[in-house]
Amino acid sequence: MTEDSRAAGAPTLEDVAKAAGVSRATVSRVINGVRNVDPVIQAAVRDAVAVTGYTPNRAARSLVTRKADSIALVVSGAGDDPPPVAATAGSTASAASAASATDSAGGGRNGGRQGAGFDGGVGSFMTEVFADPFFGRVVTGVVNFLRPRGIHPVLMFAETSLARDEVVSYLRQGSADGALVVSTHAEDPLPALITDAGLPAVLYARPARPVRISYVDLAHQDGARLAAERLLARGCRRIATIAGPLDVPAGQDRLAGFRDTMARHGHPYIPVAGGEFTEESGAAAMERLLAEHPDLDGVFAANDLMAVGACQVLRERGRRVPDDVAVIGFDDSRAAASCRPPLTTVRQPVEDMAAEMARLLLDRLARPDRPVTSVIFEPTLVRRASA
Amino acid sequence: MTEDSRAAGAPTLEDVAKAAGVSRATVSRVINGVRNVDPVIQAAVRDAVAVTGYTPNRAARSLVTRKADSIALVVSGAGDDPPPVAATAGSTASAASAASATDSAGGGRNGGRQGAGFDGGVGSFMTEVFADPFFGRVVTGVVNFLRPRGIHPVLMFAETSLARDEVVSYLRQGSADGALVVSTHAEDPLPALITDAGLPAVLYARPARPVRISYVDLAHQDGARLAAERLLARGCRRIATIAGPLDVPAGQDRLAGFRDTMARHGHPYIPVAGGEFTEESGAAAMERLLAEHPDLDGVFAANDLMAVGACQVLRERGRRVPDDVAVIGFDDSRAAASCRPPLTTVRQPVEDMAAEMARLLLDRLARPDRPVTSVIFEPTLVRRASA
DNA sequence: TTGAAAGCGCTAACAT
DNA sequence: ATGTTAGCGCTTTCAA
Repeated sequence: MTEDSRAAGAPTLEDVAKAAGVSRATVSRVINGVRNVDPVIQAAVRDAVAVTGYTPNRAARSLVTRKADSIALVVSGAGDDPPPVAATAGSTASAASAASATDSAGGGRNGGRQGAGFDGGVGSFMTEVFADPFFGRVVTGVVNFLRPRGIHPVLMFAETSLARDEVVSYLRQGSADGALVVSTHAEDPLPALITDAGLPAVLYARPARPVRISYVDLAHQDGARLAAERLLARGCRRIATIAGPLDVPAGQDRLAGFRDTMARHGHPYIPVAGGEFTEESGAAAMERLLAEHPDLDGVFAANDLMAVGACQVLRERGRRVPDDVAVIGFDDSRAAASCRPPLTTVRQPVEDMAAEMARLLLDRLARPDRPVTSVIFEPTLVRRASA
Repeated sequence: MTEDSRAAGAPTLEDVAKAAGVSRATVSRVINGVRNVDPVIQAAVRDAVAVTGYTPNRAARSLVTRKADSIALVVSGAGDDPPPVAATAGSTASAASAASATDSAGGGRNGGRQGAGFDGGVGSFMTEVFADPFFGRVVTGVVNFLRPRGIHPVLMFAETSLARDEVVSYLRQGSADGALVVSTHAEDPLPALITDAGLPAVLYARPARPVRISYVDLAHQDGARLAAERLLARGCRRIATIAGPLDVPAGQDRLAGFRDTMARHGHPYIPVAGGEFTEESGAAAMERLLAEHPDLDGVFAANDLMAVGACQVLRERGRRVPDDVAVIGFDDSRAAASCRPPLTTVRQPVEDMAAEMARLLLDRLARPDRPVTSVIFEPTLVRRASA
């Protein structure tokens, strides 16, 4: 009963109007929940809608409302060259190098076709992105907020100059009303491109160079303070830290916050080893730290992945965690909970932050006049076994 | 020069036509690359486009062409209840239980707002999805194929009956021209819902109950055969297997293929322990196997995650891999390469298969009359250290 | 080869 | 409270 008219073109407002014995406008009002419609007529219209199996045509609606009811979720990289070890605000590509995914043909058997020919070039950026727990959390938060509002994100990757232009043009076409941008690199040119084009967007994490654009971020320094205080409260006295990349704000802030707090508590000089937010780099940093300071009793790693690497090295070197050396991570990603021992860590509420990003964007779309706003979230300490 | 007209409404075909001194129709022809346009006029039009900063309005175009130039990428679950341990064609949620992500408020500081309020209910399904390397590979393959064609996937999750209806209605509205569906559960009702509505879709993996719909799949039995032959060729004689869930075709086929090959080579009775495609279940299965058959010298696990779990147990029980016990996995996911020792495994070319899915859908959209086609890919053996 | 004109399905004044 | 009407920006016959 609802499908019969499909073949001869989907039912339109006109069809419904005819069936209900009213005008198109009235049907439109009912469908869009505009007041001033007689309850009786409303019922009649709803019946007609059911009978005809009517579904509003989105293109037609968008054409007149001038909104797509759609937003883009953009994962953005750096330059045109293969992106260097990527670095997100508080998370990044995991250690797993992952098969390059370029081999294996897969001869089509049934359909008599060949494999679609996967080109590994584009894949590597995406492989890195998906290897990190961070991305999934962002999507979770965004979808969670958007779905109840009937909108679904369009997934885009912008790791090359061409891809960035495509994002801008996608938005300019009105295919999406705005963009949620997650940058994996400090010098990402995309935010500027978007705002220069006068398009609405919200970023995850403050951009490295100032751009007049809304963003959501974490009070990284406060998080580092939490970690420092926990280590101190635990009685640790020979404390070191594994820092993240210092060209990204999150890396800088976590280090600065940690140092400040330690200094304030009488520890002005803290051994620092640099890492790249990966498990491997965390392990390597831990090795260096241990070589120079064999008597360490506490370590703060600027993210969980590095903390996991550190824990492995500590165990291999015969240190018990947390008895001999306490370890604190950052992010509270999946890696923290599955670490042996489970990681005490500074929680970054990525899902909430991502949802807030979506909310800021929708707010902005609703009232474009209002000034850009950003929101900074407070981290919390999650106590598990490692400290 | 390209931005000036934005404020007063984006430039339209009319504007370009005026600037070029031709008609709208001609501009349209040039833009859509229709032949029969004087080269001189073509140039003039292109100039006018550049000068005005024109971008075609997608809604207007869609309205007349009746295509959205967009497709939905749907990750589909099972019923309305919290999905049971999910199971994909050859992959599934990893062992990591992941923080429930419901705590931590994150008081807005800058914008004076509260956190967006993440509701953990919807998140758990997505958390499982992202914990699995499989999903990222699918997205990689799909985006890789679609992006050069100017189309970007809309990401949707369909783990409840409501969400499934939304997917169908999204498609019916013409918001997307078709769907790429990845099911995480055998009894998924979505494929039937979609085809019943007469909407174009392609599935990853053959549906558990027959539905008249295109899909892409792997010759799982052949893959299992490859694993069996490798174990035999290596000289293993006391061989067991860790099977996946038997309610999903991939689980069944991998077990059947392995058994058949072993039987054909004179090993009619193979010890089997059941797993759930997770690392933990793989470890548990290995324990059981070892308890009953301490003299095992070869194991085939129906996916990499379980193989990783098995390797861990073997090491803990003092068996060297591969010297004492050879291990073969399935999928060639990230987990395989990062396993200690690196896993010999049966490769499922997920990226290629996902790209082929997209290709099948686009083909179908281009010529709706043509019959549904499916493509079965051949697995290959990837030899690493574990066997 | 180009232009004129119709119309895709919908919303939003404006009239009633 | 409801109907009439005028487009939104584009593609596409149909004429010229």
